[in-house]
Amino acid sequence: MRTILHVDMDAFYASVEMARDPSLKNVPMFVGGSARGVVLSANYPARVYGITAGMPSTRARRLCPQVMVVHPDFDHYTEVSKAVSAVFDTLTDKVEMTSIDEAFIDLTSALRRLGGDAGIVAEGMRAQIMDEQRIPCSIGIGPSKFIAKLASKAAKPDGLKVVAPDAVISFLHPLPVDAIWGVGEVTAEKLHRLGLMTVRDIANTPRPTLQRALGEGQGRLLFDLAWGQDDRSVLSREPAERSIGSQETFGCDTDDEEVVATEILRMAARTAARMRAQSMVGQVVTLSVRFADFTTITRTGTLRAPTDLTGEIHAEAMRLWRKLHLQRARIRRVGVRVEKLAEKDDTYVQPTLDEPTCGWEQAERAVDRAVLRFGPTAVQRARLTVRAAQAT
DNA sequence: TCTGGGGTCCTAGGACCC
DNA sequence: TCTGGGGTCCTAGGACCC
Repeated sequence: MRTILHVDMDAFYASVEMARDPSLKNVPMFVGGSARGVVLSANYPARVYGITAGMPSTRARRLCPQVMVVHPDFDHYTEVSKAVSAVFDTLTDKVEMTSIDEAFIDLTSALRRLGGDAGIVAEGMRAQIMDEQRIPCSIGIGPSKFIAKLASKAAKPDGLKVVAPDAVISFLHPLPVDAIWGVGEVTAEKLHRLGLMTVRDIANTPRPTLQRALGEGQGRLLFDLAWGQDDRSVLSREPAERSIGSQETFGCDTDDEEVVATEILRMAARTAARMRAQSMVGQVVTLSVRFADFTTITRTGTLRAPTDLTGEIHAEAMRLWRKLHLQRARIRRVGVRVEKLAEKDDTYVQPTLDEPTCGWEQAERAVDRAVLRFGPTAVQRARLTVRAAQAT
C-alpha cells in the first residue's frame, strides 16, 4: 500500500502577495485585474464577498467595489514555488510538481526507510513552509494520487486530512460527481441528466452505461475512480513539453485585418523567442481565433522542417489566417502555438537548395541577446512598434 | 465592460492504404 | 457495376486543469 501526499498552496498568488505586503492581509484583495481578464487568486476576505478564482475581474469589482487589485508577478511566484519544492526534495526524490502551486509526493519508501508517521511528516512540512515563506498550504494523504488530491481539498484552508485505506469508500462516495478530477461543468451536467449526483451513484452504475454516455475512455476512468481505483504513479521526472504558444485578448473586439495581422506577428515572435530560450524547435503551427461570441476555431499547418524562427512561424500562421477567408468578423483573441517539439540539438535540419538561409537565424539570435540586455522593447520588428508609438 | 493565458488529452471524421 | 474491414495518420474541436 502506498502513502501519497498532495500538497496544495492555499490561494497561492494572493498568499504570496500578502507575505510580501502584510497590509493586504485583512482587506479583500485579488491578484489579476487586466481590463478583460479574470481573477487569478483571491484572499479569504475577498471570498466573503463571493469573489472566486476564474471570475471576470469586472464582476469581482461589482461584488466588492473597495477590493484591492494586485497585478501578477509570475517571476516572483515561480521563485517561491521553487523554494517550496526544495522543502519536499529534502525528504524524497519522488516529488511531482503538477503546477506552480501543487505537488504529489510519494512517501512510501521514505517512511519505510526513516520510519515515522505520514501525518507528522506533513505537519512538519507545513510548518517549515509557513516559517520560510509565510504562506499556508493544505496537505491530503491517501493511498493514491486521486484520494490524496481530494483529501487536500477537504483539508482547506491551512489544514491536513488523512484518508486511511479502509476509509476510502466512505470518504469518496458522498462527494458530488464534479469533485472527481476530470469532471467539469459539461460532464457533470451529462451525469446529472442520468440522475447521477454523487460518486456513489457513479460507482453503482454499470460501466457500459457510463461508457455509452461519456465515451469509452472517460467512462472506464470514472467507474474505476468511483471505486477508489487509481494506480497512477508519482512521476518525479517532469515530462517533456509538448507545445509552446502565446495568445492575447484584444482590449476590445476588432474587425480590422491590419490589427489582427500585427497581433499574429506579435504572438509568433513571442512564441519563437520562448522556443529559442528553451532550445526547442517545432514543426506544427496552430493558429487559433476566438470571435466576439466566444466561439473559437483552430487551424494547423505542418512545416517542411522544424524551426524556432519568428519569420517561418509567422509566415505559416498568416497562411492559415488567409485561408480562413474571414470577412469583417469581430475578433476577440488570436493565438499562435507550435507543436511537435523537439530538442534543437537532437534535430538534424535538412539543408535546402532553393532557400539560402540568408542570416535570419543569426539576426533573430542577435535580437534575443539584445532583449536580454536591454529589455523587450529594445529591438522589435518595425510593425510591432507602431502601436507603442501611437500610445505615447 | 462577462468570461485570461498557459497548457494536456481525448474523440470524431476523413484520407489513405492494404 | 461492386464496395468489407482494419489500421494509421492528420486535423479540428472541445473538455478540462491551474
